[in-house]
Amino acid sequence: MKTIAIGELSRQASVKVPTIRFYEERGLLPRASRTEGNRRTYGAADVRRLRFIRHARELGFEIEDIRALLDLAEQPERPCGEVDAIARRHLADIDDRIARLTGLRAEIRSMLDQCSQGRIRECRIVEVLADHGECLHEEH
Amino acid sequence: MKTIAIGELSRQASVKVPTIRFYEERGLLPRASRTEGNRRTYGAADVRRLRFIRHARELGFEIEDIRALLDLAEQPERPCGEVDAIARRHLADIDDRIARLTGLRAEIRSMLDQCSQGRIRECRIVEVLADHGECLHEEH
DNA sequence: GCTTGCTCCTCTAGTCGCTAGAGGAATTAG
DNA sequence: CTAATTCCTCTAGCGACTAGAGGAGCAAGC
Repeated sequence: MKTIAIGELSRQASVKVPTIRFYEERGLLPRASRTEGNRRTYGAADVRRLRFIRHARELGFEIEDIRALLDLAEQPERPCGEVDAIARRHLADIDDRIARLTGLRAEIRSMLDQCSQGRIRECRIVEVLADHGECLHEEH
Repeated sequence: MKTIAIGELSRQASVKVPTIRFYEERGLLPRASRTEGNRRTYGAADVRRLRFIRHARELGFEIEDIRALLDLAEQPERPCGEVDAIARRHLADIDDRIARLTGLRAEIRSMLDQCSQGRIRECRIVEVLADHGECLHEEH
């Protein structure tokens, strides 16, 4: 069984060394076995698992979700409804965030469009910030 | 001069009490004067300033930007170019975030669309997460 | 005057997902 | 054998709060 050190795992999975230790501490990676000199050793399964984690993080899944996805991935006979549900929740979350940001975008654009590059005294941006009533959004 | 307590300021500006203290500590609000019993007292100007801060936060400006905007708002004769620049930077930031989220959204949607509700063994979601090569995005 | 209950005070720690740095030990290359 | 590199643990920091402990001040009702 060939084993690799944490730096090599870091390179193979494109995850920084301290992040790997952080994932171990958070229980996403099993506690690594150690050499005599107390250094962590890893194998091919760890590379796969860490790549899975990294990819899920890139897609914006949070650590709790990833923990659940990893657990599920280890039970290949179970129906994938739970996996689906996690992804669906995440999609809904992303949609929410896009919607909120799109609203903000419209506000900021509108402020900028109204600003006529004069003095701060008559700057619409400052006025809108100062007086909520002047503003487009109503969500409070 | 009528003064109000922190709880009343909290209600009038819709900002929670600990958050007001936090803003004071971060220098967005001046250090409040105190009663004999060491309680903070506020006036109308504080209500206006805090509402400005809250509104800017709702629009997603970060505290450093708000600090700058508050400074600028106090110099009404200056040209509003700097105000504009801050808002413009913020707009660009929001656009970035929307773009990234839109990319993620497409990924997640595509995974979900490919999942045929079978077992985890053949779940496309798990497969895509496990193998980066299967994935749409290329940004790494 | 006294108690009850609310508001306020300070201080610390927790959230999320890392990242950075200190200070030291182990390994590897030359 | 030494120098460079990699690794170890531990602590603290980011942003913008939020939550809670433990205690003091204050207004209203009896």
